[in-house]
Amino acid sequence: MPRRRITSDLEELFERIYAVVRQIPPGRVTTYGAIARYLGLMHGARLIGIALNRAKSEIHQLPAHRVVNRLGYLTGKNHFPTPNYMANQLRKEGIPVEGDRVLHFDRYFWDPVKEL
DNA sequence: AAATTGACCTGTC
DNA sequence: AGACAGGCCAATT
Repeated sequence: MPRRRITSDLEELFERIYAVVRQIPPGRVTTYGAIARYLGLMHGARLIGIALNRAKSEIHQLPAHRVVNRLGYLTGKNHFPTPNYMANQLRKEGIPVEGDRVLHFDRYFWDPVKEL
């Protein structure tokens, strides 16, 4: 079981995360797990959340609203300026959101592993 | 300073 | 097929 740890150069890892997030095309979404896999962190999905959480207090302007969990739920909505911000942004890009969930998630899913 | 929490996911039972 | 356990690790308490 290749369990890879990247305890050193964490900042660099964050940068790589941000780089991926920045490349998510408008109108598409991806997941924490997909990003983690793409970076070789098989069980590191949580770390992505940590990185994004950090990013919001930095100057990084990231389309963080395009990152949802693997079921298409907007689990991060509470960390935005307002609880509706995330859903609003997505709708603005043409992604249907009902409640806390992206409809037809598989249709909008953008997987960095395949697409990058 | 130790323990808990959390923007999560994938095995295994 | 549904529940559980284990892994990741920074931030917060």
